[in-house]
Amino acid sequence: MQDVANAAGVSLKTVSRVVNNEPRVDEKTRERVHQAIAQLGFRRNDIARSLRQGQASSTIGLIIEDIANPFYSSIARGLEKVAQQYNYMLIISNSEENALRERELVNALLRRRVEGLCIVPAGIDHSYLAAELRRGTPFIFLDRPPLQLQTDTIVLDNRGGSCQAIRHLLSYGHRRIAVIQGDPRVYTGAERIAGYYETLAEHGIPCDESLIYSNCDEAQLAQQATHTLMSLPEPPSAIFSTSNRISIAVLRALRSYTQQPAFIGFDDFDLADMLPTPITVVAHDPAAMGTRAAEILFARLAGSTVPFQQTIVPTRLIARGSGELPPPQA
Amino acid sequence: MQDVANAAGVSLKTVSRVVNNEPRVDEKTRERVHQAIAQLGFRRNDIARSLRQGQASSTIGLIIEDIANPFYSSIARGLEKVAQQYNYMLIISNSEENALRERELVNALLRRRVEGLCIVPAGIDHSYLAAELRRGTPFIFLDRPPLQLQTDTIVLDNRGGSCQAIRHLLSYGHRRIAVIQGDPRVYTGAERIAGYYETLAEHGIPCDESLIYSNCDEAQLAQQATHTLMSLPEPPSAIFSTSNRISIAVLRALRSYTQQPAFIGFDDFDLADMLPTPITVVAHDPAAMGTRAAEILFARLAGSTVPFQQTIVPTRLIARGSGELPPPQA
DNA sequence: TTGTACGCGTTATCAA
DNA sequence: TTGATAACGCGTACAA
Repeated sequence: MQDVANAAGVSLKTVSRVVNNEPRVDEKTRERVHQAIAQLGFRRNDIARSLRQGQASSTIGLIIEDIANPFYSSIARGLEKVAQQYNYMLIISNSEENALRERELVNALLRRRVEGLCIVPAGIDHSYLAAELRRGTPFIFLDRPPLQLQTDTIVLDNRGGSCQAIRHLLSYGHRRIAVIQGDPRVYTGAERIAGYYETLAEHGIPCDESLIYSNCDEAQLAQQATHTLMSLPEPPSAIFSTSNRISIAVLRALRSYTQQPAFIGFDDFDLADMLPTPITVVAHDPAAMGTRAAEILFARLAGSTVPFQQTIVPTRLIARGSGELPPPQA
Repeated sequence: MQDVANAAGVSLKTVSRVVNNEPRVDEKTRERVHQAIAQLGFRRNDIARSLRQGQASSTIGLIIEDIANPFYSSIARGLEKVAQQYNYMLIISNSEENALRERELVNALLRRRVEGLCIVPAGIDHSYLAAELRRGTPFIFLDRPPLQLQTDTIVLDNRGGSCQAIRHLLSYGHRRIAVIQGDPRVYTGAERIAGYYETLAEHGIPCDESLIYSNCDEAQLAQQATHTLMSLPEPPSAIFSTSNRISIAVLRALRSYTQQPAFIGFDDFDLADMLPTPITVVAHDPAAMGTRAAEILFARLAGSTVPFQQTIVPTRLIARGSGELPPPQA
């Protein structure tokens, strides 16, 4: 900037005025400064600017597990869309479902003075954020609530969606409903399996624990679980999968069987309607989670002090065929 | 930091030394400073740090069209993976295929002093980057080469992949091969359709322009094109689609026909192998494009001055069934 | 309309 | 081993 000032034969401050389009600058001076800027390829340093101005880094952070997962990339898209409207930039980091890395990323982002942070938490204790939260940095938790901390949270109606799926299967006469799930200690998993138990109990149906397979996040494990289930002396007449990745693995495994069980998966996925038997799913809107998070975040940045909110994003069952297959004749 | 210094009864510089783990600090002093830091919830301001240190913002930028598109989110993932290894943060922005917005985003990112920038360009003239490039900021162009600018570029073997697909169809006896494509003025589109023409010419097969539908990026237009093609007095015996989004729309439209044409699509997609007729595709590795871009970028940041490179990422044909359907008996 | 002096939070330099 | 001071590039307050 000093260089520009010299080149234009004016003071530093005048350059600053021109760069920021402040009024009260002579047209000729402005012109001269613009020329010097163009000639030198000068570009305002927003880092220095935000340092001077306090905390206006105009940047927010997002920590997710894996941007390559469509669920998270949709969230990111929704968030960035709103951020662009506010002229904010978005820094995205992948925690890889690692609590330690998550914490490192949070710290790295806070050191960079992001003004707010959206987190899909992998960790199990977020009390370390309490001090920062009190200082005024907004944290929005997505998909899973924080532990040991109170703040804004946006989650799916996991339990409700799960209940709806199981009720749907029951209404078609299924009584032996298997579940292939991920880690039941993770919030979403816990809620979804709870919906399963709850609905069975509601209908007075005893629960056969041998039909429940956990920790099947890896495709291979989900496929194995499917094969094991289908090889039982009395195989399940329906299968409920608790996530899109698991659904796809299960469906891949199911191809080799002639007697197809009914199937419902949590999370919608591309081409679910195009498979030989179109797949019934519990669908929801991930991008809406992102935009909702952004709305709360920017409201907080604008000074909103309403109590922390828990937003529950609705799910809906999309019946496409696989969930409406009847049980085999008894 | 001054507060910490006061609380610990030491000078500013000593706190700085402790924060940055510099040697030559007395253990007791270090301990006292750490306590003060913990008590005050102090966190180093990396913005001020990078201001002082020159240009080490440890941040890189990525401009793509839409992070919700799996092609781009895979690129982002590959890039971020490498960035994490270098302790760099990644700012992702969506240009929405808008040249003006792209330019604004580039400027906004440069003002924030990203150290390098990866761009999937939407614009048609990148000469405005020349000055910045000469100053030493590395730009890596992804998927499409820059126009009016020389810099590192990573593109797919678009033409080769296209040729391979058409040759494959020809080898199965197809002579009337339709193409449903996006905007043929976009680099990737131009290359892919060129591969089509080239291969037909190679085999001395006259090209029927009425079998080529362009600007079908919108699902609805692609479906319409498909229906029009299938309703021709002499419909094509094979269809080639130039992108995953178009492929999915075309396949959706094709469901209503009993006589299925052969089909090959550029870009692989999830569940392509699970459809009633598994889909033959020209596949490639988007994540590899991201990691490759990151490698070049960090090499440049480390001072590499080798000439600009054009990396061509290979494609490969995955025959799954749809591309091996024979033409109807003449 | 324009310029001077100072401060933002950090690190580098050099002296103690 | 520690500290005082300047400097990074910019904006604010106030003076000219």
